[in-house]
Amino acid sequence: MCHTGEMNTARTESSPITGARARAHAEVRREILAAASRQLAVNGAQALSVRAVARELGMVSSAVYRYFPSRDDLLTALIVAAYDELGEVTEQAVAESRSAPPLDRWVAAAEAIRGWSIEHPHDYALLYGSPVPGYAAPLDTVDPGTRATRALLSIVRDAANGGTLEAAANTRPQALSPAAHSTGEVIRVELGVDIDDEVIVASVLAWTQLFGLLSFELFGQTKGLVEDHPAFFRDCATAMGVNIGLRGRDA
Amino acid sequence: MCHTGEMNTARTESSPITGARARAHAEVRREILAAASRQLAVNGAQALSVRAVARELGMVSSAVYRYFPSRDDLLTALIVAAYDELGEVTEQAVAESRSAPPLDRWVAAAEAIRGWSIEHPHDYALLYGSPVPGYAAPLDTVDPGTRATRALLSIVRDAANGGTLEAAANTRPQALSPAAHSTGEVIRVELGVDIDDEVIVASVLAWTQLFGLLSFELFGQTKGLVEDHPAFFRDCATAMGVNIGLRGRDA
DNA sequence: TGTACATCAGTGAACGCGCGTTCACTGATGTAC
DNA sequence: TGTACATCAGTGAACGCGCGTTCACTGATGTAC
Repeated sequence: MCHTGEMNTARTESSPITGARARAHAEVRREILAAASRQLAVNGAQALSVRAVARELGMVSSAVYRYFPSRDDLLTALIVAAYDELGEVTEQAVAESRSAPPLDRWVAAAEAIRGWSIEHPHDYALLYGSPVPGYAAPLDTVDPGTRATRALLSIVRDAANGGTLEAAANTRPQALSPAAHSTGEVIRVELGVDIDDEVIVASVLAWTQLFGLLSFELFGQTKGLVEDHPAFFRDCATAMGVNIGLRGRDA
Repeated sequence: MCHTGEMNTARTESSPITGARARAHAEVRREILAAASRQLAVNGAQALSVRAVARELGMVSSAVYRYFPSRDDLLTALIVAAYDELGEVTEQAVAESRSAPPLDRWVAAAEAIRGWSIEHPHDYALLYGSPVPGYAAPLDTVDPGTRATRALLSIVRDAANGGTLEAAANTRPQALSPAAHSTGEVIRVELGVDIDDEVIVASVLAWTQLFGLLSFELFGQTKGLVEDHPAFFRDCATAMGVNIGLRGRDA
């Protein structure tokens, strides 16, 4: 921030204003990530290879180690980037639909998530597919991992605050086990939203349903059933929202 | 079946009664499959290695080729075996609960599926996780792949036939798009069940929900939320059944 | 403005490893007469 | 029952491949005086 002085701070980043070298470094880093992401599409996360990435960029494999200390760090960076992209897209859909009825907002957010997932199926697999054996996601990935979920839940919270939330039809209080209530508590604390247990359980159900549907579609379990049927997806998303108790325009 | 004669049939299997060699062959085949399945648990499907399997059995890697013509065939056999196990378990739960109310049957089947999945997480990942890059599941896997789904749907069909199926609350006919109706038709034809579009859509929703929930639990998306909470799973399974319109004991 | 020095991106060879698959082979085990 | 032959399970070496990571190095680019 300051041109002169400051002898005792930030010795590690002694660059001029924003450091030409640092900028170049950041750009190559981005290029490596982009190439790695393209690799994912072809070979899957498990087969992500430092050498292949380097080859695609016309570098020598050892050069990549200037940017990522190991293959696993590269993988982590990819995961964080993907979570952030998905979170971004979801938050945007939620924000843009601010003035719409809750049910429409839910459907819009669900469609945004589906849109991103279909555009980036390999990234989706990285986030929501089977875990990569031998790789343990570090803690850095936890926070970005909740962005999309937070955004979805904020729709429910807004509806509850606005008084436009019906009682969830299928999860009546007396039907819930103590475990469900403690789950509700966990979510209230971790995601910082203040909603009833019943609504939380209904939301969790809708959430799993949404990603279950997407996994089936993207991993090919529903050959010809859901693919290229955005209208059918819309029906499903609507039903999920109704289950939570979200109201549409007509209600 | 016959000790003598039959010159013109089954020349390819000219063995004595049931062929001592053939029996030995089948047993080693099973041992290879079992070892491969154990490998899955450790390394994942992508890393399934003919050499590692052979090593575990104290064979030389080339010997495995007497039993499976290639790595991919070994993988296919594993997939088929897993689908069959899961189908078996599900069908059994459905059969055993024959006289119970439909909602209880649904919950029992869901719990059976969860039980198997938790016992065999690697097999579950093989079936419902991200696809193995570079491997295309051959047609042999399609039929075993529908066993569990068929069994679940048969509960709904039984309920419909027995008149104990309420109208699905959240998917009213006028709310469905034409795509949903054509999806209904596909399922009616492919799975050979005769149920209304609305109920089919609700069933598809419940089905995706079930596997979505399991994927989250098994792939670690819901750390601490669902794991070791069979009661919470039961709540979820019940809600799914209610959504389809299945009635319980009290209704 | 000019020079001496430090930083760091990228090179190329090497390490030790595991992989799928092929092939000519050795013996044991069943089969036919 | 005994012998000649065919079948086939399993061996061991080899093929060509790709991998992650390390290391000593060469230059280019910025930095400090």
